[in-house]
Amino acid sequence: MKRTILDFQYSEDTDELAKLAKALSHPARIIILKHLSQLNSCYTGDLVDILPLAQATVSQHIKELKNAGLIDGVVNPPKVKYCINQKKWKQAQKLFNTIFEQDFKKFKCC
Amino acid sequence: MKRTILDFQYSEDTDELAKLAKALSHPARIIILKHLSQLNSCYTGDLVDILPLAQATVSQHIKELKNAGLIDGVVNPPKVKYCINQKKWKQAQKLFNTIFEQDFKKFKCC
DNA sequence: TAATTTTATCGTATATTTGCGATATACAAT
DNA sequence: ATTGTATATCGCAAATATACGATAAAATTA
Repeated sequence: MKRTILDFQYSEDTDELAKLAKALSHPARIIILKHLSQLNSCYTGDLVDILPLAQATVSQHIKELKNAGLIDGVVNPPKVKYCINQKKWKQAQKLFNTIFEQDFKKFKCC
Repeated sequence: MKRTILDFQYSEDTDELAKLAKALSHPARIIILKHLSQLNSCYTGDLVDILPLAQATVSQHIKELKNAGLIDGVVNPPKVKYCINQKKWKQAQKLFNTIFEQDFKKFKCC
């Protein structure tokens, strides 16, 4: 069966890396991750305080990081405490390394 | 002068990391980068061959990687040879490390 | 000069992302 | 029961991303 454009699939690693990169592709989400990686955990309100965005918007960015699997939330009504998902974090480290471990010591470029 | 949402600015590093992540946020662009990091350099047509996308679309993805500074192109009519920009590559390695170097050995999460 | 090769760009359609105000939810405190 | 607090979700508008066919550009070859 001939491979056509329609049935093409990217590898799982490629797709996963792209998804993780997309999760990191907004400055607000970078700040959230950095904050969580330094403070261990925090509430939505803390993130609203340090970001130049409305509460609804921050909540949406949090949701995207959750969907990417990078963070977990624990409900503690009316608050919600977030922290980094260590398993996904390690997978992300590994996947980004598969790209950036290259050094080009022995290559000349154009 | 009070800081409002309107005059807020993300740090340069945060903005740059977000831009680099956005450049990596599509599987086709990941494949292009991996290919270039393994083959040293290649032509647009080689990338069109290995991607499930029309030539115009591949050209667009290449353009985004160029805009992010991650690759350079050398015109060799009618061909164009691309390769990774080593300086930007190193900056990307460094910026992604500022996030992922964290290990959480001493933290408990939620 | 005409045809060929390779790539970029234009125009356009569709989908996704970003942002916010308003509202809903869920529990605690009064 | 009502009020207050913290957060998520809805609905919408604007901007951006994705994809492709058609076309343009730029040199090489016939």
